[in-house]
Amino acid sequence: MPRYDFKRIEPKWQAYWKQNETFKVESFEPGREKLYALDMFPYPSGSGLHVGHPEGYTATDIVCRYSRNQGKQVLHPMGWDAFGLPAEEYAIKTQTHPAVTTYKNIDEFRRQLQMLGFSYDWSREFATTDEDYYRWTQWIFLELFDTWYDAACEWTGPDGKQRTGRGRPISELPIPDNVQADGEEAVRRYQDSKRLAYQHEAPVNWCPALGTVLANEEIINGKSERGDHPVERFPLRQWMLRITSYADRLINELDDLNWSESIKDMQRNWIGRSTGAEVDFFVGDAAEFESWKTWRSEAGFSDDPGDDVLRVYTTRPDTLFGATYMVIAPEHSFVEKLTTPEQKAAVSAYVKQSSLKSDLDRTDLAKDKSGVFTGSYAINPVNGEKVPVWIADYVLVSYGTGAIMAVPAHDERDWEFAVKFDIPIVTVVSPANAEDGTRRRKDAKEAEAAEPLSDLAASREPTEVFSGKGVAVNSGKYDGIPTDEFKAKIAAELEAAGLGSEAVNFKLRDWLFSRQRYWGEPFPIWHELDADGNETGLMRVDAADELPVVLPEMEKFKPTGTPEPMLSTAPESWLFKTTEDGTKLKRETNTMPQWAGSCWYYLRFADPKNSDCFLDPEVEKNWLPVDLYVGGAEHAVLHLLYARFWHKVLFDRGHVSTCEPFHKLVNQGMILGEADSETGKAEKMSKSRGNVINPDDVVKDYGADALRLYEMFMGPLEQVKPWSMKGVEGVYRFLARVWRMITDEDADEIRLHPSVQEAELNEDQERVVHKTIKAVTEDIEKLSFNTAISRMMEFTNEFSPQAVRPKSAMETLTILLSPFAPHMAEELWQLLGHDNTLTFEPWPTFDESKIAEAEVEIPVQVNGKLKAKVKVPAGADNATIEEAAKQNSTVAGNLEGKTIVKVVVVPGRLVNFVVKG
RNA sequence: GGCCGAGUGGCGGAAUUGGCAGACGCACGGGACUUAAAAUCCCGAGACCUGAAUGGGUCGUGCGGGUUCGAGUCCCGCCUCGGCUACCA
Repeated sequence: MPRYDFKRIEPKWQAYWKQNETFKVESFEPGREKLYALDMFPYPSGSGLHVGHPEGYTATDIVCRYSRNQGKQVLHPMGWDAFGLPAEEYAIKTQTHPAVTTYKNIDEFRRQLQMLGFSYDWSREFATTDEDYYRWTQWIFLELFDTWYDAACEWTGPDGKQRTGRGRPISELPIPDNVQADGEEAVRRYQDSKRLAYQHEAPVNWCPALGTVLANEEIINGKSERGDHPVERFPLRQWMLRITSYADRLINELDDLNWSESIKDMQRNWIGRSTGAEVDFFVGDAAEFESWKTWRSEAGFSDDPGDDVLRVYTTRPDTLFGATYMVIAPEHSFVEKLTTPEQKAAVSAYVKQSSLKSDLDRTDLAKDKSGVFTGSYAINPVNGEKVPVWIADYVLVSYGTGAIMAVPAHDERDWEFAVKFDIPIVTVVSPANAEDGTRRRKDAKEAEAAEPLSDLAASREPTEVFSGKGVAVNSGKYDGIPTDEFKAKIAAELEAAGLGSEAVNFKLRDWLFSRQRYWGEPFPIWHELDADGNETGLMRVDAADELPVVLPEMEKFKPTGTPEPMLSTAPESWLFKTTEDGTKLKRETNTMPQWAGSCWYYLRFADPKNSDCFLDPEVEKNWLPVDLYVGGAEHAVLHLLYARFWHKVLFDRGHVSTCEPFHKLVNQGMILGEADSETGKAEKMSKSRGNVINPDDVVKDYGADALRLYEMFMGPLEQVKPWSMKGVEGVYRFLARVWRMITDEDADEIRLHPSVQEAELNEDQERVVHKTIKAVTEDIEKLSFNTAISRMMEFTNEFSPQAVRPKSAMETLTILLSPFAPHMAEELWQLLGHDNTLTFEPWPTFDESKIAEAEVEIPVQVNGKLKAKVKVPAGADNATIEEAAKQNSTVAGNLEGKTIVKVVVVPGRLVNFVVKG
């Protein structure tokens, strides 16, 4: 009668765990192995949990529950990434305070997660919007503000590793004498210019529809990632974080992490390190070129190139002789200076046009090169030749120096531009002895078109772009030198002549860290005002004990409609104050981006209630770093890069003892909607497609254990896979089979099945038990949960039909199953006669010797084709196996009349006869 | 265009260092139980050819080559799909 009744069992055990605080970790026990397993905490959206959430959450939960059975102390927390746009958009629509909706949504998310039986320590829960939490987010911001990056500093961290480059307190920043001489204000401004958190007037991505400025990362194809709205460029004073200072360490320190190589690659590509050289092209009066060169050879290459020099960045200084023109970005500061009167109209038209281009236009037109000639020429430092300077938007002002030397023969973009604008193309690298170069065939037509345009010697006219390595040609005395050697040689010579210098560049830009919205952390920053109420550019900070700077209560949440932050309409009492010395101050009105809260939440979980500091150093040493971090791949670059950056700053400043926050990272694959029955194709789940699966419905019909089990059984954790309700039914049937194997469904009350008896295991049963323990244990270690489940299914298939099912075997299975289906496991454990939760029961161990079978079946091949299988005693020697194989009638038939050339015997595996004739 | 990953039955997916391809599950077919259905239990099953037969044979892991006694797995060249990125000099 009592069937598998998850509706009774699941709430019962959830209540038990809650009441007994089963998963609460109070204090750290030194000497006991620890596991800190973390899920990427969710944004509590109004639509509730979707089935993608429990995928990663179940995976970490299995590891946590397994680890508790292994005797480890386990930290497994959950919280809410709760600042952000949707709550605010909803607030604008409904005039409800974002906090109201946020905390309502959190309640719903918490209910759903508890319904799934995750073993979180709920006593550590917090939201990034809690004042107790964002107080410390602001505090960390002040640390960033108080830090400058000393790139030359050599030091050894608490991890014992030696590094170059360290974030240090601003008080330790050396002040140059000339700055010191200019007085206190000059010193303050100098310090401000070196801080990791600094202000910068820059064209930002202004999204009128969202009423906010967005980071580059939040823009996809020129439109906002959220809402798909168009984005314009607009100059504004913004907060930036100097993440580029940490670019090298963010790349190098990836090496020791247990992350998939593909995620590491994504981060490396995003950071985009390249090495090359900066080279100065003289743009002053041509008659003064030689004297400039002489001066430079004495003065050397300096950070400030001066007004008469166009500085470029190139990864291929070996192609300097092929530079037939130069390009500066439309926003380059030299545009005006280099434009001749005749070109003025054309240039200003072009500059204006490209400033209006949105990022979307620039992307769309990526292949179609445009540009305009300035009328000016620069002088190539290596050969004294005059090269025209162009303006084109294919050169980005924000990368390198915003100016390039163009080598059309060896760069595809330059090639396209040169062909379009009739500019000479000179080959300076010959692929003849190419080391690893690749030839790229260009369209024959294009090549033809290029030819008559060139007035250079025929031998120099290429018909295709060659961007690989080779040997130098048409490069004067350097002819014949291989690319790499040439690069090093010319860089050194330029350096010596004061004309260039080796340089490194990154695609990574400094992080635009301010938003104009309400629902974010306020900055703990004040701007000094002059007598007229204008900002002087000098700043003060809130002291640590004045934090948090709480968001002001506001009536309306509508964005201002301009790039002006929402908080500029906050009450005056919040916005202004006067210091004791009489200085008037105005609050910073930007708020922090949503990333801020998620940059350090993993630290706070270790010490969530601490009101004296963001994290006690002792606690930090005990629990950090995170041993296992699971979440979606959409955070492969942004969140994971930002969090690593903050962590490194905290590391440099002595607040954390490891240089990396997340030791092992796993990205769960997306769960797609149910596959179409006709096409067999599965699509992303989305409201508009109507294929969203709600975990509540699944739990209602099949229970939380079935949902958990199904999500793990679908396939490898990291793989993208389609949902299947039939599949849920399948694992549900498995759970019901386990239930019937152990309990007596025919009885009126709940009791053990009569076949479950105190009995010794026979040899076969013992083998199945030990095989299953081994397989499940190893599979969990590998996070290969789908195969672990199939092993338990095999176990059940094996034991279910047996008339005597030894209790010990049933207990073993119950524990093995408990990380996956904890509710049912607890219920069965109780039925098997135990009073306590099985949470801390020792994990079963296996004995390899009990797995071995007495006889093994060995496949026999003839010429690599399977012909038969023979049984031999386990551990039989090669001769015995070979003899047994020959005895087999089918094999004998195949060998008859043929010569055995060779016999391959792999003990315990197979026999292969190689025959002729 | 660049970087990364993946292609295995009708479907999701298994397969130590190269060693029985298709575990486990879904769907399907047959049977038992039932007045019937559901549920449950048992049996079958990669495709094709062939035999009276318990059987025998051929093909088979995206395509084409290669290495090897032996390739889903390794090497070379392609194709397709997915993710990230996108004028980064």
